[in-house]
Amino acid sequence: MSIEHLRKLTVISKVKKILPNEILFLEGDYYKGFYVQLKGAVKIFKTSAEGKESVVHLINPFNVFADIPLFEGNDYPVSAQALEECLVLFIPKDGFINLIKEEPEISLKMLAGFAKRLKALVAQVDDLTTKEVKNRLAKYLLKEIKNNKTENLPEPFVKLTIPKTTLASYLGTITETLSRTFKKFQDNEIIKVKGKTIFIEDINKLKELTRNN
Amino acid sequence: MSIEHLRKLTVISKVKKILPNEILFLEGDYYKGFYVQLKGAVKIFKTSAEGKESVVHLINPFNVFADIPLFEGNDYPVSAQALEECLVLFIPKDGFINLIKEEPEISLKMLAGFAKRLKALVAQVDDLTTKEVKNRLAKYLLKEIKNNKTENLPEPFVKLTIPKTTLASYLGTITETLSRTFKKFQDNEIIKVKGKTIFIEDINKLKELTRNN
DNA sequence: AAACAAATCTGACTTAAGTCAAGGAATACC
DNA sequence: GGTATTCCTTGACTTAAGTCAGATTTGTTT
Repeated sequence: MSIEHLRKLTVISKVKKILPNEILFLEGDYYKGFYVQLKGAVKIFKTSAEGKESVVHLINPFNVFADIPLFEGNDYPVSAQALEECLVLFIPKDGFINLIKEEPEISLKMLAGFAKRLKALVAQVDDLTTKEVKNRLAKYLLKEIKNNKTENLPEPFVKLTIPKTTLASYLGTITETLSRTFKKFQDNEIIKVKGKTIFIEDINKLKELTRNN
Repeated sequence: MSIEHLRKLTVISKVKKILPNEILFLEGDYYKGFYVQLKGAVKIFKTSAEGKESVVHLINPFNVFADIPLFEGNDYPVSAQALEECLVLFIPKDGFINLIKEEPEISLKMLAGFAKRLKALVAQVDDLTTKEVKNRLAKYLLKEIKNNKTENLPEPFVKLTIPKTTLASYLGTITETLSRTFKKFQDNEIIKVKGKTIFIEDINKLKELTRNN
């Protein structure tokens, strides 16, 4: 974004500090605006009639979220809860709609963002239908070590900042199955789990798992 | 869209007739432009290393497809094949990008379209992780009778224009399982299958299945 | 540090759905 | 109109992953 756009965005937006476990919004709440994640992690989830939740996104710094209802619907279609202390930028709907009309170029940026996410979601649907939990976990771990830049260390590692229950739901499974998959990976000397930290012993075996079976 | 916009769109676009089973584009092909479906059905799919395909979308008339790479990437990220004889509107990338710069309002329409699809995909991810095949099939049948306006007939019905294999993949399963689910529905007197036509005997039971279990 | 609560792990069992294999429709093609 | 494909169904079996229940670890609070 250009300096000029950013300046205008700053005027209408507001930085907020979010406490661990704080709810940002619930499914069905009246839509007020969207967020840019600055620090910490947020889970985006849906709750079923029986109260079970399924995590559809995990938001990391510099991700934008809850921007879909800007253009579709009046309510939040999902819920959002902080997994740790977070810093977010809140952009109110009305202010942003005005801004986008003044500066049509911003909508091109948004289209690019939407397109990227659509692509990611299509890939996620494909993964869920064709791959098993071990494949999805392998993919997740590889993505994480890429994010935290430990990829090229002799022993890359992932520090989980989220509960394993949440990770399980995000991977489309339950904690028991996730726990067993972690164990299988350890038995096969692919990883070593020390509490919340996962050391990757054999990155090639992980990569192998992301290919097919 | 305004008349003016439609006129400009007509100038750059082209109506094409597509034969049954004709490939519109393959995953990895250089991106040329996107489509608006006018008549017939198209499947959008991904092919795995082993050659198995998973159907990620079924395109019906007036759906837009393959518009994501306009803003993200240079290649088609999926493949598209006609399931029957189709009529499509093809809009080349370059012409459309120019049009959008001339008429920024078009990008707002696109944002709305993207938002709608993002929402649908998030719901699909939720469905795939929390629901079973019977629930997803029930949902599909209900959507179809809503589309074909037989919803309020004494006996609503669905005429499949697509092979059951394709439907199975779209529902995230395989033909055998789909076949068995159809049978279960018949045993429970929810539907009656006559070849390619499915008569809905008990729409309430179907609706019940879309709720939870 | 004790005591509680929450998160995680483990085992035994069940089940939805996939695989493999074979037989029947339906449709397309000479 | 007959033969060949492709599509669909069915049965027997396997397996990944879910359920339930209990144990253990970890983290929090006082």
